Amino acid sequence: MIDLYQECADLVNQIPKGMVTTYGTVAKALGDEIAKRAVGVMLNSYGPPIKMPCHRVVYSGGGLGGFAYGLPKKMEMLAEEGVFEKDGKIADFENIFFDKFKTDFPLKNARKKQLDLAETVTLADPKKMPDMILGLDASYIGTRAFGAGILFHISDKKVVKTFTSESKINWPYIPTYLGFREMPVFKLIIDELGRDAILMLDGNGVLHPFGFGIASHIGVEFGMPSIGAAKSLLCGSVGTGTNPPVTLGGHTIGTELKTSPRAKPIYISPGHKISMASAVKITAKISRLKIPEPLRLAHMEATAMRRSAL
DNA sequence: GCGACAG
DNA sequence: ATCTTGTCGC
Ligand SMILES: [Mg+2]
Repeated sequence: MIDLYQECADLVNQIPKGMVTTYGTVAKALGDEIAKRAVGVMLNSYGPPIKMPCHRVVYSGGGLGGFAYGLPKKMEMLAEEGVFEKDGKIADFENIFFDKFKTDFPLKNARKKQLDLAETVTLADPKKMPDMILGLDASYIGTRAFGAGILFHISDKKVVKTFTSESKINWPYIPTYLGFREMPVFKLIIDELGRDAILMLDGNGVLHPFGFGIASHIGVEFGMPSIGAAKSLLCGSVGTGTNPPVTLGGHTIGTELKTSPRAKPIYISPGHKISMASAVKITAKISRLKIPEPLRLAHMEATAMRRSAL
């Protein structure tokens, strides 16, 4: 997949001296305004030394925004280019606002890919349901990703194998595009821990505005059954009763599951090659605390690996 | 200050 | 996701 950090850098380099743009405008040039916070995250990762005019990106309200070297430095750099601020706002903002980016909108392509691949998702149970779950999770230090996989036997409720690996990611976290960020982190782990398992991801399956959350993404990519288990609700509304359905546009796309008496519920959805009923049943079976055991352990492993990597 | 969109 | 000590309750 494309390097979004590079795409963002290429855009920022187009902002002329003496002009400014906003985080949201850069995000729109990337192809989706939802990435505006991610633009800030990416700008903050360039350097030191900063090789592009990050100081020319400001808040849409005219405020200065943030800067890795401190706001006084940002103000000074802008002043050198004839851009000034008064009362904490960019002066003459409307007239020095730049948005004529040359771009091929990479996020629009990514969205199209999601929509195309979503067509290939099947929610029928496999002929032979694996008795193994492969829980996957990741922890981060900037663009360094620490991934962990826990191979967990469903009937025995026992860990069979554990595997961790470090990799570099080239996508920031962008809501509804999570699969693109974590895909490379899990590839090595899935290849190592084998293919006869149901994948379980920390995030959603079809419980997604475009029916293609990370569990669907990873499931389709590897042609394996997958389940998504999210700690909070991404979209849709929750129904009533025990294990209430999560619906969106009249369709049931997930299930709210109370895995532990006092804890907040989690949100289960099939990712690929599995039914909603099986996804919920299996998740309930392998849950002792709030987070399903394979995911809870994968999270702990990934966190431990990150802490030992300092 | 409110609202707030997985990780 | 990350930044982070102690404390309360079961
Ligand atoms: Mg995670």
